[in-house]
Amino acid sequence: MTGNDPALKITSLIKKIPRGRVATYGQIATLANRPRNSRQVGAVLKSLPAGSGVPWHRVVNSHGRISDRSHSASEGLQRCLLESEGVELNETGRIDLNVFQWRPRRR
DNA sequence: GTTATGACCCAAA
DNA sequence: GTTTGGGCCATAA
Repeated sequence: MTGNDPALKITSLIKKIPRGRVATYGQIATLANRPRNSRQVGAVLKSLPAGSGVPWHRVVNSHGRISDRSHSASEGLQRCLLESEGVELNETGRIDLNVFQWRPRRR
């Protein structure tokens, strides 16, 4: 086996995100040993099959805002899922990364 | 094999 | 707060 699939690594990391916590694209990219591949994270998530077991809704951009994603109602869905997991949204519709950002190694 | 697009990030104005 | 420009590389055709 190749053992070097970027998408596999990215999905693997996202699967490790605990409930009630969120991670940024840049963070995932960095953890995947690709500090400049933040774009690919989104590309992989977009191509993710339904039911892949990847909580894509726990992934947000660096501003703590929901991804710009093209056409789709997933935006409202993502917010609903996050709130359902205990993540709180700011008045500006942003997440307080100071509190909800996932912190591996420390938890 | 090539081309085009993109669920991003950063810096500067 | 917004807009513009540059960079990175995987996915799809």
